[in-house]
Amino acid sequence: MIQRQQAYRRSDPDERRQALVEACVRTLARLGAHGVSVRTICAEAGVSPGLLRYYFAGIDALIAEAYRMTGDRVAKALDAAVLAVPTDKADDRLLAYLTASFAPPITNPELLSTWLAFWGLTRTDPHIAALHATIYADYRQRLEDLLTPCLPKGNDARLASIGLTALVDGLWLEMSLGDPPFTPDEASAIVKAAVKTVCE
Amino acid sequence: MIQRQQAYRRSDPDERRQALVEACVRTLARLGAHGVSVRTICAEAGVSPGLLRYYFAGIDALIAEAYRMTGDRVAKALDAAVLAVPTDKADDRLLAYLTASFAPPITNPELLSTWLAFWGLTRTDPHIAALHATIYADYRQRLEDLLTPCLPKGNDARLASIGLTALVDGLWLEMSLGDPPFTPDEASAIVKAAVKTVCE
DNA sequence: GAGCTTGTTGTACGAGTGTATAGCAAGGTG
DNA sequence: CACCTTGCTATACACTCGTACAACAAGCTC
Repeated sequence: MIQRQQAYRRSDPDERRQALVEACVRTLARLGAHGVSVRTICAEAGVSPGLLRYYFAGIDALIAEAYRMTGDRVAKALDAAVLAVPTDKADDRLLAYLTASFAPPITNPELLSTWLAFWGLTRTDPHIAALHATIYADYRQRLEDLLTPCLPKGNDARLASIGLTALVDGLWLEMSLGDPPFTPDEASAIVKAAVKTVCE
Repeated sequence: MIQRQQAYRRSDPDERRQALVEACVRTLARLGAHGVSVRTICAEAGVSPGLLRYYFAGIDALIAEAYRMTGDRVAKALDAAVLAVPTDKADDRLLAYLTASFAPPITNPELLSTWLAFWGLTRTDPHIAALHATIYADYRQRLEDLLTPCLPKGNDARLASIGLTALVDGLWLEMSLGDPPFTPDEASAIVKAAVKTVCE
């Protein structure tokens, strides 16, 4: 069969791969988990549907890659917030790390859609479940490192970091689901109070 | 065209309707959000695919109904935990309400799948979003009622209930996602400590 | 320019999707 | 028993899904 192909330009393989991952994240944000398909992602990337399977084993592999990238991006954003603290007081740095979740780029509809899609896969895909475990373990480890210098001896850093992680996650989730009954500043104040009681 | 129908027995309309809602929840638990379809739900209910549209306007309406029912069931379970407290000390009742989320029937893979499916729809379906808002508002209102007698004058009951809700939600989520780095008892201990610092 | 590699397209396939609807039967009423 | 209502089944329709693959062109090498 004769088929006439549309003009196109070749891309660097690494760039094209990355473009597909970012198109996946954008599609997740735009259409939600239901709207993500090979065709919608490739349309978002401005690319033919067949190309996805040239770079990825399947759509699940692409989604896993998007998960990894998003996790990295979040971790970097939180670290950047810590580095932006002018003083080197340990509790300022800790607080900056925690409250960064209530400001862009973490407060972001894209992120919720992405996370929901991943959480939905956690139950069925062991690969995604492992990814989830490491992402959260990393977050908590980083938090524990920041927390330890602030903590009086005898206080359990592990339990404290679990609690603070849950608090921030819960607030972030409620904010991301939309129309929350509190402001970002109030969320920060709640976390600040929690840190204060833990650290004394 | 001649079609031979399989033998069946009629059911009370209310019962059949309820059976479909529960089949929806079970399917959500068994296959996750991806596996939910008209056919899988009706197969789970032991019923022909066409029957869903006899009782519901569409599959989204059934899912919304499942959301409402699950929310009711959770609220009732939490209330039951409060009623089971032998003493009538206000902080015992408060703590029972909060820590009930870390024991069956709230700690339950079904619930996570159900909630994830609903959260995923929140962005696109305003009806589901409204449902979400009222369910969470009810939870926080109930919590505020339990919290107020424990709180010293001048403490903000609203912010406190927002924070405690987020803490419990975050812990519950992490537990439900599987393989959490803490035990249910540790989760309860964290919440107990948080309540203590809020109430004094 | 010819030839080769490989990034990219277009399309086809089978399975699954939500919905619509014609026809049938269960269980009551006369 | 005949009749009617209505719960229920079976099937059809138009569509989307993920994947497979043959055809093709972009850009490099000789």
